[in-house]
Amino acid sequence: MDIPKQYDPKQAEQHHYERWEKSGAFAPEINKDPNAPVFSIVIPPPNVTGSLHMGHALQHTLMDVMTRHKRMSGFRTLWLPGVDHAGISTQLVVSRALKKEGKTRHDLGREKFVERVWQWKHESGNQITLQMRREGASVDWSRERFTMDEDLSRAVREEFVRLYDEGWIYRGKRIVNWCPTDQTVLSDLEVEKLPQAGKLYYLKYPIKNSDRHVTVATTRPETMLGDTAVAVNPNDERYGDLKGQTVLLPLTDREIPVVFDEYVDPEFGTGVVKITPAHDPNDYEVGLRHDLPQVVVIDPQAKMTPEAGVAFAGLDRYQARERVVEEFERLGLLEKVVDYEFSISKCERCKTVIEPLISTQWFMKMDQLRDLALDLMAQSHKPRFVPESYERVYTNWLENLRDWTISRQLWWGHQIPAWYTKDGEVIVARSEAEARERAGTSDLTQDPDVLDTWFSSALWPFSTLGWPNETDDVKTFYPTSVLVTARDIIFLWVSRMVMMGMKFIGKEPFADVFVTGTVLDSQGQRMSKTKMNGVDPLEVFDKFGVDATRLTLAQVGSTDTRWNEKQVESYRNFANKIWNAARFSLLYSEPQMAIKETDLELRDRWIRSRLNRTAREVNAALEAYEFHAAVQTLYHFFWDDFCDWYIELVKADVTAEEDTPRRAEARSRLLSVLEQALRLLHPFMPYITEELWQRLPGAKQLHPAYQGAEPTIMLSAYPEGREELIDEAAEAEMAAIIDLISRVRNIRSEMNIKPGERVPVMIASPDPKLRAVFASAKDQISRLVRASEVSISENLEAPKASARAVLLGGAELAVPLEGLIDFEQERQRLNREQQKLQAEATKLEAQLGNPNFVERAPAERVNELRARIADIAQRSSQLRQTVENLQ
RNA sequence: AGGCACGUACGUCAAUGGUAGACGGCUUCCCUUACAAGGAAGAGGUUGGGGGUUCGAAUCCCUCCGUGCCUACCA
Repeated sequence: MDIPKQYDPKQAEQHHYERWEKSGAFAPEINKDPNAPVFSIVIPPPNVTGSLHMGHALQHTLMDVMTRHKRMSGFRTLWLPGVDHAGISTQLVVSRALKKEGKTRHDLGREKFVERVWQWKHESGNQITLQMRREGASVDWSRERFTMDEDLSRAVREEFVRLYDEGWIYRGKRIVNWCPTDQTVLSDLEVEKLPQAGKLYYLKYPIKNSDRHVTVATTRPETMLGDTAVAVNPNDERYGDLKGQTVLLPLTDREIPVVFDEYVDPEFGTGVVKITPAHDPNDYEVGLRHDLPQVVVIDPQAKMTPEAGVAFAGLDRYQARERVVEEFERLGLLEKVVDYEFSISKCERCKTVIEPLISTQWFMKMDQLRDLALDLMAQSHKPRFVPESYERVYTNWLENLRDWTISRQLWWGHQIPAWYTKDGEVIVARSEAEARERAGTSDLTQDPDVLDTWFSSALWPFSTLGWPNETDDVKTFYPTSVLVTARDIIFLWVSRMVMMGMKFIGKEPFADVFVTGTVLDSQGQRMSKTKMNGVDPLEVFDKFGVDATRLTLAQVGSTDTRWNEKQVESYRNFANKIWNAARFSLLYSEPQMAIKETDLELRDRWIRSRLNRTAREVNAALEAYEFHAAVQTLYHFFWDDFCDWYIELVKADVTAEEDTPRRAEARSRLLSVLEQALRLLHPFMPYITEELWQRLPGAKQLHPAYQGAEPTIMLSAYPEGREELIDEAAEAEMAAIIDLISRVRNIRSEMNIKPGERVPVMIASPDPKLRAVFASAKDQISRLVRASEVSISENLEAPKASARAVLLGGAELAVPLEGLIDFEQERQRLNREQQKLQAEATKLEAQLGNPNFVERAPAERVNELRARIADIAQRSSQLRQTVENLQ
């Protein structure tokens, strides 16, 4: 048997994925059980422009852990992969590439440009899917989807037509967020607000037929050219006399009214606000309420229009700002300028300052859709958010929802299925043919705009399964089991999927929503491209292996965590530990694995109990999305129970020279435990577990649902943790032995006994059962504490020159150390020990001394406390005795 | 401005209201025949401060301090 001493992750990561994928093990069809329960997840489709970052790695790890766990538990399992066309991002990427050739998209024209994007998609858009293979993601590639696929595009048109026919989609002229660089409208969610140091300008507007003026405060003086009113709060007594007055708007020849509106905050600035309905969302509302004209002075390129006046037309908005301020100063109308910090809206993608503009766009009415989601939550508490606290975030947002701007002035995306006749009539249809039919003419022009990327993403949980066709996949896999996502797209995506799922299928798209935490950098900062502080998961894979990285990420779960490479290193070491435990087991393996499950020794009953207990805990933890607990449980079972104790306890038998049935049994049982442990670890560490499982001798069982499939650990049965195999007695007995060994080791260390030196060990207990337990493990005890001899008796008759200890269950221990013991040191050690006990006893007795506690706490707890005090008292008195006997 | 989280060992994080733990780091000793990416034994905490509820609080409530995140139309 040729197994290297160190685990090489790259070697294991090389072969298995391709074999898994080719064998069909990822597809739900592999499951031959017609009654198998179903588990399904759709992946949050990464942007086609994207490459794997830590957030993906985290989400994918969690989804893969769940998927592999369910698959091994016999579920018909589907994890559906796919990619999002990511309208703006992708258009920007390709435009940038064109720029290098000295061209713009307009040079190519729409058709050629879109062709070019597809070409780009085919060449470099699948980078992320290759990276997902590296992660070990057990997704069904045969069902991979792209939001621009013909099937999904058809679903989008279906969605649009139905919602339009019901009047939930409409076309209208409203004020919107406009990005002057990308030349498109953006939804509120695609705009980010950033604090900005700026100035507040106080401008004086003369009042007509008077030598008085009003002063308005503004951060954007250039918009004054489009003012059509000034407003004050109707309850503001300072300005009651402005009623009916007219203001002369400087730099123009326009006269504008004073209006009274609650919107104005008398506390802020001068209490007088200039109103620019065409360039400010609030002013727009005020304008509607007071029927004010909209004067457009800024165009889509953020340049001043002719309406701004000859002096300003054609100027950039910021140049215009300076110019306006200069003019006011010259006219003596600039009262003052103060520094002022405010938040500014920027395009999430290109960081250009958003210009609010009035524009004709397509909108989706959200009130009824919103109610579908809110009712679902109110009535059946779905979807269930984990952690729970996100439920309120979600419902609060829904309650304040406004109409959604769904059109975008882009070329890359789903073109809006609306056509216009020569007379300007709007025809909405599933296809141009249908539109012609509906219009009764073929002289139609399609709306040039495309839909917001999230319009198609909202259908993802069912459009990927074949909707609007009534496919088997929709019937089988919808609703999906769980959605795993980062919290920043709860609004953009999660809520919209719920609304569309309810609208079109009548069922929620997923039962649960698991919201992951964020992986921060080591300084606690969010990782971002601009900050250049991101940790590349692929580099971590290279350095420590995929499995170690997955364990680290699984631990993150739903809490924010700072990236800590030491953690990965520690799991890399864990992988190595697994490797070497298997190496030992395989070194002594035999081709025939006959496992006898009767006449088991204590150590075998113990490890079987520990294993089943571990399985139960891990299953329960995964069911509850407690990934951290699952990882901890597995780690400690494998390292502490299996490696530190079980392997050490069986080592003598396993490595025996003589070929006896006892040796064969020990070897096969060791392999059996290892095999089950590998299965338990597999969802978290797919590569190393498969690599080792394949090397195990003999035939290995698959889960009954996968009979006949190519053997792989990923189709073996996940250990359920059988209650009847949990053996409390065996665990208690082993605990006594472990305690004994630890005590002897402690004495050896404290007394500075050389590791090579053997010492006699004397154990005494009045309990014959306990003596029998120690007796049965005598050889192993002797080996693990390096004893020259082990004696077990009813009463301790040890020489004075012995180090002593009191064990669990009241057994006594003596290690005769003639010539090695320092009495003073030993007395101090025992006294320290006794003091510890005493301190604990004092604390507990105080609690018991409280009559309220005895009266009000549950009897069970009171009894427990009494038992503990009794135990401590006994050990304490035994220790005291020992100290007294010391000389 | 509101809302929501979070603050536990040197670091990163755990702990249904019931004995505060893990991993890394640190100290001492060991290259013992699976593994030095290992083994053995240790040290280290008034759970951010203060108050309250409770028999009992890291956990629930209030408050202050600190740190994040989200939402929002204060020109």
